[in-house]
Amino acid sequence: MTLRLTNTLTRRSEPLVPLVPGQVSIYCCGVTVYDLCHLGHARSYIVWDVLRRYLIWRGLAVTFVQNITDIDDKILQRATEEGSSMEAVSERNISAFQADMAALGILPPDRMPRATRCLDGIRALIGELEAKGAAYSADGDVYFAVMKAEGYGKLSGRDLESQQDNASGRVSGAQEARKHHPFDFALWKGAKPGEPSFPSPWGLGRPGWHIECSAMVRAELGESIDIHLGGADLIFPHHENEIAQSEAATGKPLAQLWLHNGMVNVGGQKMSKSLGNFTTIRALLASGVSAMTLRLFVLQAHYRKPLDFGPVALEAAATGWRGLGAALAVGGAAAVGWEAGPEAEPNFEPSPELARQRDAFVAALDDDLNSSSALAVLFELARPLRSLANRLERGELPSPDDRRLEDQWRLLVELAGVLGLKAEASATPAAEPVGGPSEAEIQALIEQRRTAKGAKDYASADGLRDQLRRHGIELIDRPTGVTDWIRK
RNA sequence: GGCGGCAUGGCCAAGUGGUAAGGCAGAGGAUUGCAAAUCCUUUACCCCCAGUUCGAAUCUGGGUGCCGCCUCCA
Repeated sequence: MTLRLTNTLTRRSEPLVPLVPGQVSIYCCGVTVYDLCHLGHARSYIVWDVLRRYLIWRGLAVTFVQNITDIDDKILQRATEEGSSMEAVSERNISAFQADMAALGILPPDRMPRATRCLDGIRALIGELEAKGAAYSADGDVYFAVMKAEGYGKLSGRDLESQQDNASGRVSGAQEARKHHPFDFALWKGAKPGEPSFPSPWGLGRPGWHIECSAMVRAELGESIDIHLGGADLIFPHHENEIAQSEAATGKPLAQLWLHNGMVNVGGQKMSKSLGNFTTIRALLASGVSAMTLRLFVLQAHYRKPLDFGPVALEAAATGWRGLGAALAVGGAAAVGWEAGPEAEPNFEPSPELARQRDAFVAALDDDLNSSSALAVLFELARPLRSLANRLERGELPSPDDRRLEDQWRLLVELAGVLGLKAEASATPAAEPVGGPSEAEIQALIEQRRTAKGAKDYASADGLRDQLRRHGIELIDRPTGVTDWIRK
């Protein structure tokens, strides 16, 4: 079996056959750092994180490059609004981006080039395109000539002829008027007064959006790479233009496989900054949703399909994760004290049944990264382990039969790790609201209730429990006689 | 208008020709003084119509509905 992925370029599922056997070069379109990242970004990067982890797990040497666009109109606009500089806005959001990705358990890219630090490559590429007649300059701007590009539109299925009528309606303004064709796009934008700018053979200015990716791919990974990643909203025009630029310059295919993730929707509509219906990653995490819950939420759907975000779906994921997390954590319980081997090198020979589950997991991911099916395997592996976790919680000791679950647990930990799912160190109850009863008060009430229960005065006991419940405190009577509590 | 995608149980979601994974919710059971939590069991003929086939959720044609892209966007 080999991994097959749906290639946007051909609209078909194709096997991954690395250009260099054993190695996979991946370029992932990153963020424009004008603001905080939201769940749309989270989904995209979680999904690609799983792709990367899976390839590594399968023994491939992956080089993962993800860019940062740190020069762009929106960053400039933000800087103007807040009276700071483009650098200040960029730096702040890059830090936030990295912190958010780390909080989500996403592996950092091997290299993370920034547009402002790749200007030599960008200028060189524009120069080549101009020399080849693929680009033209006009009043300090440089544009790419789409009519001269072989196969323009092949990624997005667009045909220049049939688009023209529609597009012509948009030609307006000075910049549009300079273009030879409405679909021509800027490689270099001449600086307007007061804007940050960089020197170039065409005068002071800054790079267009698309050109940085073409330049970075070439600088970091070479003229042709294995996989190019991004959100489905980047197919046109961004990736279409990247292909046009790179292939006009090199004459070689930019990437073998183009993968695009579906959008996160809210109430059936795409989550986006412009619609204002977004939730930032940090706001969600701060609200008490764990990174693992979010990951489970994302991976329960296939990566190419739209994913509807809402409180109900999120709650379902949280409940699901509670079970899976409990199974993952059971091996570390003092009573069993199992140890997981290193994620990347399984150190055990699975039984035929476990081997079957493992194969099912692999087959699922091999089939265009079907994480939903892969999760089904995880839940099945987890079931007896959850049962064990529950028995341990009730104070039972593991039976000799439970020893047989050790391998199952190891397999679960290993496979869950491929999806980036890991037991959390501890379920930290969020530091809590002011105004509620203090811990000592709670303990005192629990003690009162214990006494009432001892006297079989259940009316009083239940009254005390209800009283605490009104403060969001849930009591849990353990079989051992101890009463624990949690804030809900 | 052009291009692309999607429609599966109460909700989410796999499944691309051989008789419907998994999660959440619900129901029944175990446990509990009662709860909570937990564990076990259990719940579908797959948007509509026509066709191909021994056989279709899965293929073909038509219809209906929804979404994305065509401007910055993960």
